[in-house]
Amino acid sequence: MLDKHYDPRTVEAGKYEKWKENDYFKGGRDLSKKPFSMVIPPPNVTGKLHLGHAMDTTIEDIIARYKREVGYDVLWVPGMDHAGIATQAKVEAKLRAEEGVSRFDLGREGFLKKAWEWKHEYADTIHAQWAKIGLSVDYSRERFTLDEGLSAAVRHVFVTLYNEGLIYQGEKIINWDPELRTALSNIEVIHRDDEGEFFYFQYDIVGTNESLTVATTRPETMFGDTAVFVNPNDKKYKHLVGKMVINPANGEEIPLMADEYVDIEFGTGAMKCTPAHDPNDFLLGKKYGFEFIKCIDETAHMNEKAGKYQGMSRYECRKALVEDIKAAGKLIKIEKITHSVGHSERSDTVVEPMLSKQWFVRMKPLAEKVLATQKGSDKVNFIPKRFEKVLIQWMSGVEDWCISRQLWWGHRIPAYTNIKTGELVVTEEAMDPTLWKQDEDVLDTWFSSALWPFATLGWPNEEAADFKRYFPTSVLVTGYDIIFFWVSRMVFQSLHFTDKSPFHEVVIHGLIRDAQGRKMSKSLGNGVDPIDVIEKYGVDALRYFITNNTTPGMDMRYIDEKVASAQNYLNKIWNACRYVEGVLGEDYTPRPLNKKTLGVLDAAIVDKLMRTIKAVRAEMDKYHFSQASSILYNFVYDDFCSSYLEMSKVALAKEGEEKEVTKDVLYTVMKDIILMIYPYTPFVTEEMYLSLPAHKESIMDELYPEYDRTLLNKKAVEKLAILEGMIKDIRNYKSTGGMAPNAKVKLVISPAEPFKGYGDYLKRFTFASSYEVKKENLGGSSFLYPGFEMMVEEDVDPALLKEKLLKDKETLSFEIARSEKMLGNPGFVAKAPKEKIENETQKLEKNKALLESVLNKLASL
RNA sequence: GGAUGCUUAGCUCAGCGGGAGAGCAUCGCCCUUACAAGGCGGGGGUCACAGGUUCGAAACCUGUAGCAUCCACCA
Repeated sequence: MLDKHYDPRTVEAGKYEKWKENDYFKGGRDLSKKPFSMVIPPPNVTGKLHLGHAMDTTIEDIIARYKREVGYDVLWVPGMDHAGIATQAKVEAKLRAEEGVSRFDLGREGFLKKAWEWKHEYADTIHAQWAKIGLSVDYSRERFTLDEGLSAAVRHVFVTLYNEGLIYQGEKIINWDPELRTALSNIEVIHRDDEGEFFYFQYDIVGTNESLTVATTRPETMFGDTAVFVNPNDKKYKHLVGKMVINPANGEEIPLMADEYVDIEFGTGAMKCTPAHDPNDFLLGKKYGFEFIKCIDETAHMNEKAGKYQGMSRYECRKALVEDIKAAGKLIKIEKITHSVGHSERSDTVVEPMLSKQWFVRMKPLAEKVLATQKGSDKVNFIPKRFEKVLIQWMSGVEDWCISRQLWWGHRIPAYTNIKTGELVVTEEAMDPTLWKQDEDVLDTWFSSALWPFATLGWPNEEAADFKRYFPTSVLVTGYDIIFFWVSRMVFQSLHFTDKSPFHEVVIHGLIRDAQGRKMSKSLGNGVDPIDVIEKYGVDALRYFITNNTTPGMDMRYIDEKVASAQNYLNKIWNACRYVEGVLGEDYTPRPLNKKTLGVLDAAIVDKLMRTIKAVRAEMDKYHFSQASSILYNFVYDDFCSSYLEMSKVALAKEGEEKEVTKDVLYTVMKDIILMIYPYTPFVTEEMYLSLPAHKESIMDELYPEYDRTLLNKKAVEKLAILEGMIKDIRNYKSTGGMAPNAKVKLVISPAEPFKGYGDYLKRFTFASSYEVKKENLGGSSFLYPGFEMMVEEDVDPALLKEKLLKDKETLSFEIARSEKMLGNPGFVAKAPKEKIENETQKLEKNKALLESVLNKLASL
């Protein structure tokens, strides 16, 4: 027997462990079933999981549990990501704080040992959180992006792409993070509008008295300047092109040149060129064969090229240099501007564009394959559709991917240089370290994540059982913020190496924000820890909240009251179940429903149950979880709890078959409700399920309710609707008349009950002290319904009744007018669907009849 | 400069071609034997604005305004 109050803590205890031990989460338990597979987006081993993870994984868990329930062999692969930069930064910070050492003090090997310790610690935390949330992942298949299998796959991919000419080493302008001291890819740079200054300097022209003005936001890069450019069509400067100008930073002479690239309208129309510290200037430098002069080092300090400014940080240098130029009289003016500045995603420092030798993936051929595939039948389907555009746009304009990182925590690049000859070899084999020196750098974390859906299934061994059975995966769930980082890269790697898209569908969700709609962040301190929420409301309430309040692709706010209301809802179901359980008794044996023995109210609730099953399944299949759960919510609250469950008390008070049938119906409906809510809230539904008679070992042994068309019964539903209408009228009548809801009334019906036992239900729901049926008309003070009337004796206030009749008259007239207008419209009759027209006609007739009796009644009052 | 999304009840949001919905808040009544973490009843919306398509538009199209977000090398 269930306790009176639903207590999440006791309900949740032990269930996860039991499921796990009994292998319910394991894929491949029944190979006769159709496979359905997913991979978890591997969380970073950098810390605790946040609400965003809870949302992402809850959606996946609902899918996994639902698919199992409808009969699939579900494999859901868990795992974690080593998260190169992020983890290394955290480990370094910890070492600094706790031991006062840097990674360089420990050396590569020593540092990696610490990093692995960190990994194990945080993996434990993450495992505990997964358990708490209830994720039904297959632990026997758990992977890590740095494990042996993934590492082998990474090497294989790197070497293959290298041999195909799709990976190359090159010297280009890359985004350099001077704090973490590593290269970054373009998408790891966050562009933000920052306040800055635009400095206008005077450049004297050698051999003339003339000068021109050049504007820059970055004076410190002037030590790397090799030219000044103007537009060849710019009349202001035409006569000066070809002359030398004096760089006011160091007094050096550099040429004034012309190139179409320069925008005449921007700034002064004259632009300084720093080929080693600006991507556009780099291109100009290449075009004109300039020297590439680096004047800023890896820590963003000035080097020897900066002369007396050497050793200053780029900002100190900027300040000092501007002062000096001003003192020399060459500063024209300083303007405030806001301009877009690149920041490192991880360290938030201003990224320094810098010439550097790095490894790159040649993106164009890979991207083209993606674009071609998206036009065919093997395309990846996005839910919602619009996100496909994000992928396509990015792929269309994508630049080569800088994949080398100057870190230690990651997959070391499998490139070796011969110590004697300098020969470069790229190979999967481990080379003799006495002869060959391996590249010091590691790969971008996303390089390994990109292989996740197939490498976790055993690839590159194409004969691996899991790979053969479960690849391509069925669906991927992830946030829109990592379509570039992850989704797109999985797609192109998968297409290149397996010839298939890695998943059929991608379900995109949004971000979870705080109650004010702000992004949750450490600096704002507005983050919500899912574990706190679970402590307070239980994990089922959190899961229900998350999935009932999210629309695919849209951001949502975390609102505490909504989690509370989710818990209330679960408490409601809990109590309904407690009631049903009490009614059934311990010796109840379930019987299948028999259409012939069902009473009118039984048939009506069963009809509604069937429609609910159908609608909920349809929404679940489309991954519209909030739609599905709100359909269910309405059924549970209105149709079951408020209506049928209350009405069942009448039949249960009797003895015999009617009572037994009612028990069967209560059992079936209750069980189906539990089975449908189960994917959302597995813990509480397991508890309720196990309290029902004739249960199996676990709710996970059950199948999803089936829609049975033969159990529909439109007439019963209509009869129920009239009964409910009458109940509502009486309640309303009491309320407006100032009577208490439970005030006693006497009821009379004429000329006959719509079905047997009608009056018992009316009595039960309206606190009637007596009830009778009369053949003759009831006179002035009665309520009217299609085919019969009802009177509340004694307490009736004619004025109130008249008010109600007038209101009825008004609504009916309005409805009739509406119907008549519709049906009188030749366009409607000609073009609307038949069913719609019939419906409308029936309504019109019914309303007309009712209106007539209302008018008669009013006249007789 | 491109692209996308949003604008619906006091608040947070669903709905996205056939009669305006939910949760919370609010007002009134009720400890009725599943549930007071509850029950019953009510109030509250020209669905941003302007055109158009349609028999029919909150929903589709076009434009306008405001607010978000993403992408982009303008020194």
